[in-house]
This record gives sequence, structure tokens and C-alpha cells, in this order.
Amino acid sequence: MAAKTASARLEERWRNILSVHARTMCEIDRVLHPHGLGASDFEVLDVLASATPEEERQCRVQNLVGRVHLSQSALSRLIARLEKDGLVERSVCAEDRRGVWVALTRKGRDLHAQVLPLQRAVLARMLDE
Amino acid sequence: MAAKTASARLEERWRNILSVHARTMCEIDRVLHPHGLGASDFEVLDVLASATPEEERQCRVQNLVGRVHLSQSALSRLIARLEKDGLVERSVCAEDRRGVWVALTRKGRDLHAQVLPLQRAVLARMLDE
DNA sequence: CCGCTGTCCTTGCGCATGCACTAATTGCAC
DNA sequence: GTGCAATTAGTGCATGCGCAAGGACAGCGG
Repeated sequence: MAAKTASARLEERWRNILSVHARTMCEIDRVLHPHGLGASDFEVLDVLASATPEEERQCRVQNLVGRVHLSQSALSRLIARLEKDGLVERSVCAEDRRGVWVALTRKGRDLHAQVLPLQRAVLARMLDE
Repeated sequence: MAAKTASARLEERWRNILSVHARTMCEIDRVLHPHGLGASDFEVLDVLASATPEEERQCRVQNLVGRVHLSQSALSRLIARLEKDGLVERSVCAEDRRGVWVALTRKGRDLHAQVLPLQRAVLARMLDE
């Protein structure tokens, strides 16, 4: 009975995570869509905006993979999209020419600043219950 | 400063949810894949297995939409796949011929019983930290 | 009956994602 | 130096998803 209860509790916690994740994710998408962004796009923008205090620059893409919940390939394409929209810039890494640097453009930084409050508002609404 | 802290805490919680969700989801997929199932497939099977104590039968699909984090269309196709694999059966609802009943087959029930411990093990591993 | 509105499921379509593969480059062993 | 494994990004392909539209049916008012 003890084991059963533990398993049931785990299951309940998991279902709860699933539920909160789905609803919040969906809401973020809905709020960001008018600005031409999806939840993943924002996630990358957000990492770039916060993890780039203008100094801690590494070869980026590889660096991003660890901080975002996307595969390398998905990230590659996502960055390509962001670049096409003029939100980030890619440049080859001089020290290691395999790598690619990714940096927010002015436009990207502005857009991030603009939508950040919207995302935070969603989090506040959804995570508080 | 108080507001900033609250926002940061929300952000941290959200990142944590994102992380746990991604890792657990991925692991469930990995464990279930050899059995021909994905995480969503299992979710549906699991709901069917637990929510069908042989009696509480409703027109199903509509009923499932509320319990699973998928759109109607995705669910429709997912059920079609499960049916193709012989794991569930669809039948028109007599009282309301718009509706469709979905029921686990013997094979579906067996497979669910077989993979359930695997999924629970993943939850135990990933959710405990 | 008739038609209208709403519900339930399915389908057409475009898109984002992951896997496996490739290309370019590095670093190391020899 | 030369070759070889490892690392880093990008690409072809298949798959699953959501949105919007469609088709079948129920329920209701006239």
C-alpha cells in the first residue's frame, strides 16, 4: 500500500507538471504570437539577453544548446529564423572556426524588452494558481 | 526589489518546470520507443486503462480531449495510429452518432500493463532528483 | 417537416522538431 | 607534417502537432 501510494503521488505530480506546462506554454505562445514569436524563440532570446552582459561571450550555439530544451538541429534552424527576422546576428568564431557566435541585434534586444513583461505576466497568472 | 525577486523566483520555477518536463518527457520517449510507443501514446493508453473500470463509458474522444494535453485533431490521429496497431478499437456511439467510442483491446491492455512499470520507474528516477 | 445553430470528429495544410548524416575544422598521436 | 578521432553546425527526411475548414449528426424553433 505504501508503494502504491508513492507511485500514485508520483503520477499525480507528473500529471500536474504536464498540465501546468501545457497550459502555460500554450498561453505564452498565444501572447507572443502577435509579435511574431513562439515560446522557443522567446526562450532563446531570453537566454541571449540575460546571459550576455556584453562580456561572457563564448562560441554561443554550443553554449545555447545546454541552456535551451531543443536539439542542436532545431536550435540551428531557430537561430536561422531569428536571423532572417533581423533579431540576431551570426558570425564565425575566429578562435575556433567551427563555432558560430550569436548575438542579439538592437532590434532583437528591443523586442525582447518589449515582450518580457508579457511573458512574466503569463507566468504570474499561470504559476500562482 | 521585492517585485524583482518575485519575478525572478517565478522565472526560476518556470525554468525548472521546463527542465524537468523536457528531461522526463525525453526519457519516457526513449524507454517506450522500443515498444512502438511515444509519450503521448502512453498518456492516452494510461487514461483509457485507468478511466475505464469497464463501466464509466462515455462517448470517449470528447472525454479524452479534456484529460490529455493534445488538440482534438492530434488526438484523432493518435487514436487512428493506435487503432492501426491494434491497441484500441473505435466504434460509433449509438445514442449520439457524432461521437466515437474508444476502448482498449486486449492487446492494448496488455501492452499498457507491460510498459506501465517502465514509465513509473522513469518518473521515480526523474522526479525525485 | 425544414432549416439553423451547435457539437463531435476527421482532414488538408503548413510548420517545428528530432534523428541521422554530412561538411568543416580542431587537436592529438605518431 | 600526416592521419584520425572528436567537436561543431547545418541539412534531408520523416513525424507529430495545431489551426482552420469540412462533413455528419443532434436539438430546437418555427
